[in-house]
Amino acid sequence: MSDNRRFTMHDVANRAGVSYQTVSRVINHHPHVAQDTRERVLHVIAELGYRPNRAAQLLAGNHSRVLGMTTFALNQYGPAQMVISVEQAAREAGYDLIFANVTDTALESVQAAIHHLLHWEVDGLVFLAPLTGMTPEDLRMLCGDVPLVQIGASGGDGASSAAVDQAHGGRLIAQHLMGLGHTRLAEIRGPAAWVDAQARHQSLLDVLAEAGLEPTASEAGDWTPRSGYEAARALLAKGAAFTALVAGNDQMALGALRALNEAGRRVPQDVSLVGFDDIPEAAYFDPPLTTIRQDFEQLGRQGVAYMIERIANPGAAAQHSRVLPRLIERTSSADVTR
Amino acid sequence: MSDNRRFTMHDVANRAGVSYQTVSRVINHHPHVAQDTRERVLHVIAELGYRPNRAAQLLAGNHSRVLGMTTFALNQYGPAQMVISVEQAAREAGYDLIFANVTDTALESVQAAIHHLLHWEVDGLVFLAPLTGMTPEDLRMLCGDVPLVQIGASGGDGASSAAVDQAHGGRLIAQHLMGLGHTRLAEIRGPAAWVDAQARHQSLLDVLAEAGLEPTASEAGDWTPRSGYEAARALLAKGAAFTALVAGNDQMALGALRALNEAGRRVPQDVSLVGFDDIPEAAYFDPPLTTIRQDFEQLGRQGVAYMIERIANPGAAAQHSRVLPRLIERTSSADVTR
DNA sequence: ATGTTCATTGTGAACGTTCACTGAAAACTA
DNA sequence: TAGTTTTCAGTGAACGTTCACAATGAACAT
Repeated sequence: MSDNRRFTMHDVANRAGVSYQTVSRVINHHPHVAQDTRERVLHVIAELGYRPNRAAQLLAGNHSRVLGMTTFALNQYGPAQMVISVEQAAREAGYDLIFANVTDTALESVQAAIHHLLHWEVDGLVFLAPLTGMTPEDLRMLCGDVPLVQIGASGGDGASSAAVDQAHGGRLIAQHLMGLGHTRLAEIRGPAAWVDAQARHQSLLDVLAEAGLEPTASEAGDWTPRSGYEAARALLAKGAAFTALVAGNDQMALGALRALNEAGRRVPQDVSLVGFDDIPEAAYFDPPLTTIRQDFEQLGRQGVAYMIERIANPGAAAQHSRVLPRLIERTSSADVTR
Repeated sequence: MSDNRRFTMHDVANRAGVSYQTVSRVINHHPHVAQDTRERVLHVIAELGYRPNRAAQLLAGNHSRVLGMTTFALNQYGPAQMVISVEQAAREAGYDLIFANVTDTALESVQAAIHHLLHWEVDGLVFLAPLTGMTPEDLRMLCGDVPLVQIGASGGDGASSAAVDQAHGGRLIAQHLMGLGHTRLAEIRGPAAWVDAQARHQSLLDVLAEAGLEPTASEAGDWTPRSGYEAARALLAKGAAFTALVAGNDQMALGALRALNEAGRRVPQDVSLVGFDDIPEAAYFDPPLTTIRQDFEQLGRQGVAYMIERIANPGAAAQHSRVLPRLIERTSSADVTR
């Protein structure tokens, strides 16, 4: 902590010739402060460059204007985008945001992160940890009665949530490919521990089943290009006969693309390839990748909006929104040729 | 804030039959606490699930065990990696980390972020905003005497720094390409406002100049694949004659790759292409991209280490480390053929 | 014995805010 | 006019910690 003592409320109060309480009122936009008094105080605040001490506010008040957010797998496109959009939305709503990173998939890691945030006396908790095996009920238990919003995964009764309708995404892909005449689809799934991966996988299965089909073959990856590459090689090695390949995200699609190339399978002539996410790179793959775009911006905004509502009105029921993803059709998918 | 009142130090003290001060001492690992007293207190702490209130600690203490970090362009690979590694290193050192995102390149934006962090009474400030136009002296002014560490950009006397030796990276690339016989190099630079982009550009110029060469042509992009695509098209449209193309990062290299393909210029037969960053995707481009790998992990770790040192020993001189990047040779670069 | 040090514990005050009251003046109401 | 409400401002006490200092007793040297 630095020597350069910051000004306190009392300094401002003295200079403005009012009591510290009045300064507090001005800061917190209380009504019942005379117009000229307010202006005088505001003027002194600007003059001194005074800004309230967050720690003291937090300690004394019964609301903190701080939101806590768990983060996870920030090196992944989706999570990173959500963090960015939540931070932006929170800032705009006048809330500070503090983060606690969840390092691994173990429950204790999630628990540690949440406890950590709780010790900051946050007004609300934005939960981003798109893993299965953590029910909304578990979360509620951990959080006590702190308002809770889940982002990127569906919530239960206890928590509001904003998520992408992954099932819809899977359906879009299945319908797109079947519409092109494909009946033999292979799949590179994301890690089983991720709800998104599960949802995409399941919806693909469902839609295929409705048409009396099932995937020719399926491998799991870990979201990385490398795992996509290896999964595709495994599929090829098994001799799986497929005319279309669905990857759980764009990065794995890239890896698969390379494996297909090496095996002499041309995309899209021999195999149609689709991904998930629409990362900025996807349009520049060779060929440009057909994929599913998800509006993470919207997710963050919606989640924070729910949070503000819950804080203002703790009794209200949880709200849930499902953002519909969009199919971005590029040239990695085409009519089946045989 | 929730109703579920957390336990306080006094609760622990009562249960353990000691004074609150003793509890405080146990928490802060003070010496001069009897072994059995310590154990008794620790036991009660565990039993009650007590964790100290951060706000109170922050307010009362003259150190906060909190580090502030400015963030910028989190959707970029480099910045995101640095945030991840700093958060990890800070956590391991027992420090909490709070972030303030810098939204645009304006000085006021940086200033706002720093002020914001200062109001949290942080023990130190990790500065990540790899933009030019912000001298270390400016920073010092803004921060008062709070220990300051710059990451990803070189610092001055006032602040320690951990950065990648970008000039070395540029040199590696230039030497690699000249070693392959290339003499006509074109370049797609990063945005001028970024120090990294500048440094890479300048070192390329320098090394070429030493060999009596200069770039055939040069365009600027904004790090996105799209901008790389457009820059490459611009180079081709100008009729620039080059056998090697240096991109400021891997994503722009990807865009350029696509533009070259569309123009019928094969990589590496007609044009050697090199990037910067070694993003996970780079190895799966077609062809796999020759690029420069930077150890961001190391950067974060080193930066936080400097920070800890500075906090412990405020008088000490600033330290600087330059991490040497490495050339990752893949197949996008080859002997010049004509 | 007697002072001197050292390990161990406790006490009161601070940190900078907000909250719950209280009071005075001004503005309505009857 | 008197009573009532409303606006505005101030006072004292929290919030949960750490800090500076004081106090106790044991160990040690003299």
